[in-house]
Amino acid sequence: MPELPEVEVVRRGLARWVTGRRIDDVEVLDPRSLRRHALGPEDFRSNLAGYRVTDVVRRGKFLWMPLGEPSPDAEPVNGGSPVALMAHLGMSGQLLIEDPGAPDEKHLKVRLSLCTATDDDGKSLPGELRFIDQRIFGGMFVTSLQPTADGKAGGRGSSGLPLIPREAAHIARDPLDPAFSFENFFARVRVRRSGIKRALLDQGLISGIGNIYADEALWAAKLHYARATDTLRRSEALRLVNACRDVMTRALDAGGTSFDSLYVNVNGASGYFERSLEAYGRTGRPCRRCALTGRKSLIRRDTFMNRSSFSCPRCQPKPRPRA
DNA sequence: CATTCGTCCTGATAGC
DNA sequence: TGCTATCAGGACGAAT
Repeated sequence: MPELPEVEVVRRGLARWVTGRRIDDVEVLDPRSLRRHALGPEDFRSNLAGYRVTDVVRRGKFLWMPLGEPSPDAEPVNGGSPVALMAHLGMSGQLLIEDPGAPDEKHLKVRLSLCTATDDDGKSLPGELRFIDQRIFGGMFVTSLQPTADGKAGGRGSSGLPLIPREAAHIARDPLDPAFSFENFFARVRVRRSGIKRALLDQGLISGIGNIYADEALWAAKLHYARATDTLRRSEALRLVNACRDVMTRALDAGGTSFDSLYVNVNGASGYFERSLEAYGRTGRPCRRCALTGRKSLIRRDTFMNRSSFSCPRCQPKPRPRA
């Protein structure tokens, strides 16, 4: 389940292996992965073939690769209306860099053939970028980038504003982004009438957090998932945001969280943060924090928002029903 | 208007 | 053995 750390691991891999390379050919094996590309697979192909990947940018869980003219030194395409290849991994999406000879994966959806290239040691780089997706919640599409008034990061337009695909313009900054504003987040949380986990999962409020890291951050901050947003104290919100930062930073350092082969980096390797999870998936096992003080409580699993929520009954007590 | 819910998907696994 | 039910969940449009 790719969340911020997993998507960022993929972004870094792509930046290393794909930046500067030209897309020579595009093969769409399953058009369902192009659902968000309204004009269809052939249009998708013609928008990519011949263009060069100039960068790899992330906003929340969205990734995009701005495209430049075939020549690396040429002016930007479309004179100020640049185009990008967007990707979202959804539940089970993978972006893999592979040799063309590697056997097709069972759920291979899109194959991008890249121009030949060599690394610093003169060794040739793998020639394909593949999009694989078992559950098809993810996808790819080509879109234009537009200047969006929202801090920094990402490519810059002539206006000095960051260039963001329209489809990601509503996505908030993530808590690891230098442009993330805690004051803005706290102000928006306080006026909501909802539960704190709902707020954490709302990508328009704070991005990059999914079910796993939401539960981990709530556990670390000792907050119950249903805690009313309009009663949240400033200190609690700060504790929570810092917990998000801490858990996602550690997960990033570990290469992400993998439960199986569904999440892998661009080279197919799994991360190993799963062993560090304190709440997610630990139903019936002891809360390690309580155990440290000699108390015993077992992680519970509740159904909430049509998904699982894991928490400690002792250090994350259920809040009183709102007045 | 803000908030919540249903839907899209496939495969692993449990239970009978 | 082979069937069905359940679970996993990000994002978005629909419903409340």
